Amino acid sequence: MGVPLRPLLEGCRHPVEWDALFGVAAIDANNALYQFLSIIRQADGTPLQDDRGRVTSHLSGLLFRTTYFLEHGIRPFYIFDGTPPSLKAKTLSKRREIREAGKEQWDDALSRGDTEAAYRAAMQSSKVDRAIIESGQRLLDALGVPWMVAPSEGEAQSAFFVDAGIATYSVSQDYDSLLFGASVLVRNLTVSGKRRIRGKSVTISPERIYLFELLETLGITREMLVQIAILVGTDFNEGIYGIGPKKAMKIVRDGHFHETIAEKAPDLDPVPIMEFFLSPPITRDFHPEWRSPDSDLVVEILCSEYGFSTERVQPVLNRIAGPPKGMSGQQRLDAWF
DNA sequence: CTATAGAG
DNA sequence: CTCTATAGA
Repeated sequence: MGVPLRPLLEGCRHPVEWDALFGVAAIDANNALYQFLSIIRQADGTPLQDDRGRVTSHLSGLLFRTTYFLEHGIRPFYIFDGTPPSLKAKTLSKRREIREAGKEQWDDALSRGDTEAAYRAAMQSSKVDRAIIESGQRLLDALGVPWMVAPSEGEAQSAFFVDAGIATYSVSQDYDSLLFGASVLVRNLTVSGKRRIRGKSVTISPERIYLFELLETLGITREMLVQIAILVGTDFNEGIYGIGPKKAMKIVRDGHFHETIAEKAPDLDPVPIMEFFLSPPITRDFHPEWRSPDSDLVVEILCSEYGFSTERVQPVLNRIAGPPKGMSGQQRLDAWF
């Protein structure tokens, strides 16, 4: 979900080429898995799955995108969500309701023969569950790509990595990492540059957002940005009815944040939310390390275990694996390991 | 989402 | 080469 701040980002979303994104990418793992899971489906909404019915959509997505990162000189580093703060309980139960409604609508649409509605409902029914997460982590291990589980929100941990210089930028479709203080956020980091929106294929390109520029453009501080977010709604509180990004910005600039909350949402205590964004739980003692991919293990997992075809997996591995030992010549990705 | 084939 | 359709598991 994330925070609806898009309208405030005009002029601060800079198109960026893949080749300009060298460095370490701190990737919001749950966000990435969710995207794969919701989008990689057949026309009727059925996800990719092996012969035992285990979902594999996310493994396909992870494999190809991670490979693409590596090929472009980007070192991917996946950050998973840890224990959600209790502030997030309402959002989580709301998401659960949406998923359950999605499941029912999916069945309905299928029985009506409406495949487009079925696909949309299936997307809504997506859940990044334990099995999805653990299989994804296992694939990353085999690919030699580091990952870690944040103490709390992954985007908060990503923001720390960026600001500590451990990562070059944060990767997510959501804007939350900006609120957590990430100085650089990259969105739309997909391989194809296309996305299906309401059935139509739309071209999208990677965009980079600098927090300092955003704040400077809006003439506000990060604290004020968080105040704006609280007014329009975050994962930790509902937005105030009738207040969108634009009104929120005026309120905050005029110094009427607390007064507005007292007046329009007296039950909302913004202090713990503010504190959570400004100094979230993070760990400082994790340092990512990259290894060469273990091609045999990747094939073992994807082909033997999940029924992927070797013809699809092997070429991908050949592109990211270093040349066989003893062979001279072109060094490939070894340069980074 | 990504890869691949086929069409333009 | 770019675009569109479709399979993948």
